[in-house]
Amino acid sequence: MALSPDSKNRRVTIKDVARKGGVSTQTVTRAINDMPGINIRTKDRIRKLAEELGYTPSRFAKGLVQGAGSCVGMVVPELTNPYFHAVVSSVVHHATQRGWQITLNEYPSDADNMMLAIEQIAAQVDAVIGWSGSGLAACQRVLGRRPLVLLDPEYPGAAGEVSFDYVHAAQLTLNHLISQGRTRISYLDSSPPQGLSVRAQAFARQAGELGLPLTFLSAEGSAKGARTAVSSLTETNLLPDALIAFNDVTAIGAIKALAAAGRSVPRECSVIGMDGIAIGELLTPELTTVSIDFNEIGATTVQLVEDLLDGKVPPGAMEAKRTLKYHMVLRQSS
Amino acid sequence: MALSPDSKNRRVTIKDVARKGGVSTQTVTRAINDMPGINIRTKDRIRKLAEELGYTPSRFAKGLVQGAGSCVGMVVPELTNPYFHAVVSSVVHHATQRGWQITLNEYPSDADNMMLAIEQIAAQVDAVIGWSGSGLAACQRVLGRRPLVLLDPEYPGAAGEVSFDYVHAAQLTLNHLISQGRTRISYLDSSPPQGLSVRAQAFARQAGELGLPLTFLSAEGSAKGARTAVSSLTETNLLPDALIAFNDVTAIGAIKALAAAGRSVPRECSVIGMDGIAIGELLTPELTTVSIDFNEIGATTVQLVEDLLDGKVPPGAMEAKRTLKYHMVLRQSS
DNA sequence: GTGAAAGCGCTAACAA
DNA sequence: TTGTTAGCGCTTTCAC
Repeated sequence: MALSPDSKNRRVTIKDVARKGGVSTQTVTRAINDMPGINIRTKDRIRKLAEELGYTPSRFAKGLVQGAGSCVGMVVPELTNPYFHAVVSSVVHHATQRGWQITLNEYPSDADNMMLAIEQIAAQVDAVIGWSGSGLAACQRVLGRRPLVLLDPEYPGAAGEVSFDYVHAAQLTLNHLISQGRTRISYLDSSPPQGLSVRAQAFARQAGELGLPLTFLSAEGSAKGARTAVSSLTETNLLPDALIAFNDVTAIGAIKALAAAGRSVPRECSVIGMDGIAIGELLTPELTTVSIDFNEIGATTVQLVEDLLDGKVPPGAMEAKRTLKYHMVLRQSS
Repeated sequence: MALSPDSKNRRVTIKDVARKGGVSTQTVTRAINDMPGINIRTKDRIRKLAEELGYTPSRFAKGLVQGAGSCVGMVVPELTNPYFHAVVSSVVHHATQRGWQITLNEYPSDADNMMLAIEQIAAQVDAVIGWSGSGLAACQRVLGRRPLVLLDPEYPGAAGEVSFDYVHAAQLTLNHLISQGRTRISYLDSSPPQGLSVRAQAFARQAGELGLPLTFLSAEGSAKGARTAVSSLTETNLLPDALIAFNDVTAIGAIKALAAAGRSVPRECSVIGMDGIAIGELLTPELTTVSIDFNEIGATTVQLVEDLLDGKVPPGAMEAKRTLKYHMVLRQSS
């Protein structure tokens, strides 16, 4: 019943158990960890005693002596977003196979304060995986030697980077839309602080090369935001005949808005998402999307962290920059 | 450049830095941790040296001396399922506010081996949150004193339990369907190993009390599984006029199947999901569902873990069993 | 401003 | 079978 022998709620240590049991700490270790070389009766007695006293081995002491698998912090802007979720799942999957731990942290994406989240976990992790806008240098400073691997980085400079080939994605989508005979194409982006985002620029460039006019819309980066933005568009005569959304969630919002306005998708307006999250398939109409292989994201990211941790790849080196390609998934919405 | 001073890849410790810097380990600590009482020039010099040597403080040694927030393992059967994802998000959210760490682990749900996942992390966590069918006793044994909190437990016996009030959910859904004049209602469950699942039993009982015939269907617990099951149903004349799915993902699969068979939802067949995951709103038709408050799940679970860890609530006690209620979210599918 | 000593809680190696 | 010693890497006194 009692949680600790003294009234102070000091942690119960192996010594407490040893003392109360009239044995050495060594014997307690042997009992607790099922090690050989201990009388079964002593073992039972000590285990029972430990249980009574409420003894739990300190993970720190244990780790200090025996070591442990790597522990990687994952710092995510919006955990409720299915895209981030898909990446987390994949990373966890691959990390688990290596016996690593992934510790998850969330920060409000509006406040761009990945830093605060990193500060919170820095002391207890060996590396950090995150997404980031600004404040990169400060984050690396907090982490010291521990590598920071950024996914879809906006600015260069992290120890490791996993990027997406937006130029290739633009080729895939634009060529597809051209083949469909679409002429008034818009790219629907989340509102960047200023100018065009990296991905929007890739689309702009690619459209330029194809001699295709491409307009840009911006919406708050959620289904609701896209819905609002596209709704107001449907009231005008300026509705494009194809919409490329910067992610699937936004594409879904756009489709909802078009449906609500009685516009047929894809007949009147083709909609293409980006990401390839699982729910795209469950929608009506099913979502056409340029998809990234989430399993590959996890595999690549975890491998990169491992290489960095092992010193096989120096932080910031060319080999620490890895790029993933999209592929087209044709379904109903385009 | 060099990762470690010796050719052995032994970890670089504070002593190495101290020795190479011709100072004591204290001075290194002060430099690294920005502590007062150190000459600024010494600090710079040591920091630079530490950087060169590739020194990173051991999280174990640091934790041992200074302590750290709790670390809770979360062990999930299918991370790709949006339901589990929503719960994880909420738990992480509430845990982060307390300065805790959540470390995520996945295990293949078919192999019901939560145990293996727990064994992998047991030594490095203070508590575990999970879902479980069987093997509960073995899991608790591995964890020793560390509390195991089960969500939606099938069998009692964990240190803490967060359950869902299926009877109440059954009342809500059945009454709603009765008010709609539905008479041929089916409950679509995932296939349990034998007999009816706990939740199905609650629905059976409630239907009995209302004098309502309720039939049971079972499908593999995924959208695809539900789709297959309902598809084969639409070919018969036995199609019910209302379908209650044990979760939203399954409901979505059912809706897809009905749409594909040209059956109108909700006119010909009403569909109600359970969970209230976010995408329900984005579907066409939008999903009617008995919803659980995910924020509440996280808040309740984390609070329970805290109470258990603090010893405020003894493991297995009545106060360690908490039950959450559903609420009806009426949208288009019913 | 700096260093020496002690100790956090545990386990590996060696004695008894 | 059991106990003793030493040490993991760090920080906290406290002395200089």
